Parts: sequence; structure tokens; C-alpha cells
Amino acid sequence: MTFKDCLCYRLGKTTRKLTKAYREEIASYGLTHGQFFLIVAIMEEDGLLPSELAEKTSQDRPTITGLIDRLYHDGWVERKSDEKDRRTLRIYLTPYANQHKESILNLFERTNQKFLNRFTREEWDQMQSFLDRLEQCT
Amino acid sequence: MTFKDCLCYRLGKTTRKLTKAYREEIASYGLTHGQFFLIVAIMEEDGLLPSELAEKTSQDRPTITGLIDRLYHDGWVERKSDEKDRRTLRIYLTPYANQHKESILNLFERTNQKFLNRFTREEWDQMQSFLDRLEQCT
DNA sequence: TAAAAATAGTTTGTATTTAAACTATATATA
DNA sequence: TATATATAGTTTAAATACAAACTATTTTTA
Repeated sequence: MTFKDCLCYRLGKTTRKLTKAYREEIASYGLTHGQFFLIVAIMEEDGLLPSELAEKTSQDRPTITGLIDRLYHDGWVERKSDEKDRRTLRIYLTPYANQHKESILNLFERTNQKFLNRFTREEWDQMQSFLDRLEQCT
Repeated sequence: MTFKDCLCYRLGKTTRKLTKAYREEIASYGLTHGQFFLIVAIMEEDGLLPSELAEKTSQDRPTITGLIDRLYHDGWVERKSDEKDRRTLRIYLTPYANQHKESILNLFERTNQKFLNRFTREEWDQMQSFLDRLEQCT
């Protein structure tokens, strides 16, 4: 077995390249790739808890804290405390983010299609099943 | 299109989970996953330049600089200057690393097999071709 | 040969990622 | 009720990732 056959290296390589490609597409919004994916997730479901966003995006809670910090700093989201459970926060888009919602979601869709177009529906399903199977090993 | 259909998110998620699984396997050596993959790459080919290691592992040169810094600090590798071209360095395993070479390469092989075993040769070939096709888009 | 361009490696600065520990709050249990 | 346990979010510290700038050296070219 050679280094090239290392699954972790192989997936990491593709992920790094893909992330870079996304980064170029979204640069004009001043968002990093992490911020971009999180803001899209929030645009899909406004008012989630940070822990729910962590679950939804399969990231750790401290990662979400940092991303929200920077999105807040740049005026994309706001934290509202929940009166029922004062430990929790709910994350909402700002008016600024709502103004850009349509164009961001369009960009998200367009960029994804650029890559998904290379695959038939069956191929994409199969790739997803490969990835699912890999994750089950962990 | 929903967030779950985002290729970049989907690959990133699997990569994060796989990386974590590797991390647990190698913890006993005191190596991080980045250091582990780099030391395996060096064990395959001793005496490469940092730039050649960057190419081989598809990482950036500054990333390699940092990884080599930490591997050097922990006694795994040494830098030797090349007399032909004084801009370059060659990275060699230390005697300590050579002592652990066999068991590290065994661990590498064993961990990879744990994941690769879930796939037939044809499935793994197909997944690689998917990944290759994705990278060509970038 | 002298100046310009290219290359190798590093440094700097910022973002993402994760484990572990921490604070505040809520829930379960004695 | 009082204590123990659990949970939500954050902080801290270290590693990885990458763009841009930097130093030293080599190669190209005028």
C-alpha cells in the first residue's frame, strides 16, 4: 500500500481543493467558506440554537461559536436569548443578511451545480452511499 | 437543493469523521494526524525537499514548514542543506524515526485496511474516479 | 557581466478544527 | 428542598490550512 491509497489523505485532498474552489466563488461577499456554509444553513432555518447548527452542519460547538462570532462581527447574524431556557441562544439573520439571502442562496445553488453537474443522479447517490458507509466505520 | 446536498459540506463531514478515527488510532505515538501522514510520506521516500513533500501530500508549503517544525522538535526528522542548491533542504528520518518505521507503517496499513475493507476493489476504484473528476472541476 | 525574474523555504496573520476545561442554568434525585 | 448530574454555550490552547509578503539563492535575459 502506498501513501496515495490512504483514504484519509485522498478525501482530505479533494476536500481541500473543493473548499478552495468555493472560496474563490464567494470571495466577493467577504465570507470565508466556513462562514458561507453556516449562513446558508441559517438561511434554510432561521432561529436555530448553536447546538442545532452544530448538529446540522456536523461541526463541533466551539467551531460554531467562532463562526457565529465572526458572522456577528460582520453584521450577518444576531443572538437572541431564549426566555424559556436561559442557557440557550437562538441565531437569526440580520436585515442585512436577509437582503442578501436570495443572491447568496443562488450562489450556493450555482456553485454546487457546477460540481454536481459532472455526475448523474445515480453516481451522486452512489458517492453518498460510499461516504455514508465510511462514516459508519467511525 | 438543501444544505445536505452541498458537495463541499458532504465531503468535509466525512473527512472530519475519518480524521478523527485516525487520530484515535495514532494517539499512542504522540503524533497528530497531519504529522502522522507526513512521517509516513517521508518513510516512503527519505530525503525529499519540503516542496516535494508538499506536492506529494497535496498540502501548501507553509503547512509543510509547520509540520516539519513540530516533527523536528519531537525528534522525528532532520533538515540537511543541499550543497548543490543552497535554497533547498532535504528532510531525513532520525534514527529514532527509523526505529519506529516498521510499526508506524504497519499501523498506517492496518488503519487504512480497516476502512478500505468495506469496499470492493471496484468500488474503491470508482470512488477514486469520482474524486478525480471532482478535482478536475477546480 | 549586471539586472530582472524565478524559485525554495519561511514568516505573518487570520480562519477553521478539536479536546478539555469552564460558567451558567436546568433537571433529576435523594 | 438540597444536592448531584446534565446541558448549552464559551474559552483556552494547540494544530492545520492558506494567502500574502519576505529573505536568500539561482536562473534567465538583456
